[in-house]
Amino acid sequence: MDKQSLKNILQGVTPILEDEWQNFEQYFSFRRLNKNEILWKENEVCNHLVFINTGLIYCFYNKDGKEIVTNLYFENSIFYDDYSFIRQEPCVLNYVALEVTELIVIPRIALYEMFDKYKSFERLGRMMVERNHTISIKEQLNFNGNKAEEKYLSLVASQPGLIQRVPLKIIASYLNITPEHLSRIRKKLSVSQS
Amino acid sequence: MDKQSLKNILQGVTPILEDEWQNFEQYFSFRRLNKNEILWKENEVCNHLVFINTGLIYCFYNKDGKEIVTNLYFENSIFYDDYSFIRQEPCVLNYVALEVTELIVIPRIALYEMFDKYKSFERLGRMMVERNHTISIKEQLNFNGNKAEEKYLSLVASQPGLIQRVPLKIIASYLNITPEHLSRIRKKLSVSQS
DNA sequence: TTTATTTCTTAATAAACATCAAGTGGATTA
DNA sequence: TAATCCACTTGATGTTTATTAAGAAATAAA
Repeated sequence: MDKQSLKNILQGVTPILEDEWQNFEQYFSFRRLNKNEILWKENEVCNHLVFINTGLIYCFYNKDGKEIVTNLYFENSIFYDDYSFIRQEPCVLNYVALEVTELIVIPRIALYEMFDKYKSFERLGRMMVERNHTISIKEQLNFNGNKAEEKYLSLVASQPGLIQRVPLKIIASYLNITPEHLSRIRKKLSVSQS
Repeated sequence: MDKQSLKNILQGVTPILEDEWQNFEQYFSFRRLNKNEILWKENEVCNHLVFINTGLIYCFYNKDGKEIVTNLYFENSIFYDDYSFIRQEPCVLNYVALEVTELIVIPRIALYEMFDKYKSFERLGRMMVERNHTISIKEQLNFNGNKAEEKYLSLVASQPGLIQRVPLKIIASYLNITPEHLSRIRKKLSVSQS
């Protein structure tokens, strides 16, 4: 299992000493999800952070019997359920693998021990949240005030593998439109291209 | 000027020692904005954090000549331009006072010095970002997948003073609808109530 | 106070998007 | 192989929301 890519990402945020890393690594476990396998379910409290080595996870909540997709996580993503992990309240969201997915799993407790033990990790913790936060703010800005077609184009541009790997209905829900409408948008775009 | 409310908020997140606080206070300055006065403009890099003692600030960006409102900050809010402050890139957003507004202003540099000097402040920094992030995530969830009327009701419920203090067109833009449409929603709601 | 100016409302029309219903094609299973 | 299922497409129709334009009501300026 490839711990190195995780290390690289963290190093890119702030430096980590070798003994800190070795200490941290002890807490890792690994998990392989099949297609459509559930990672976390709503109403659970999220007590783990994961790193996606390979694969793809989406998350959604239920609104009047419909699944509303709120996020997509590709390989090299580090994430948890932000609200539940930080506030220790039950998840609203469900997390499901769209492909066979390989994960590094790190217990929340382990992370907080690292924060206590090393100032550098406390900083890493801050900077990782800052990073997540700015990314999510930017995504919001790209969506806000735009029509469905613009949102779709902006999403496709930011995630090249998206169309091949994510079913239309998941993308549609993520964009807050119906599958039928997205299908028509695609048709319109393909016509205007040729 | 009331530094105590700021202190209370921070203490609510994680404990601060008296000498840490006194050190921190040295960096404070104070600013009073008139109605419609600009706090920060787009293309500037945001190098300050502010605390709103009294008043109200909104922010927006320009899209095809229209102002698109993305945030509202009421008294007791602590904020900066997330993207610009953290990544030190130019702001996309403009920040303007909707009322006479009194602020505590803290330079970014000062904050980062506090982070270096005190582990407790590094933690405070992390927890403040976590707090901001979870709040923004929750707001997104309240909006996502909802029609304009539901979004309006959810917003009004979360901010009681809103209707009296924020002009309709600002609220409409924040909800991503036209002022005309919000006006009709209000009419419909007032009719169905009586 | 009177005049501007802005904010809000209302109506008619148009665009964006949803819903319902049916059909196609590919993949999975019996 | 046929039957079943699922993802996607297409069309007809309805709802939501935007646009344009005009007028009323509130605010600010003269």
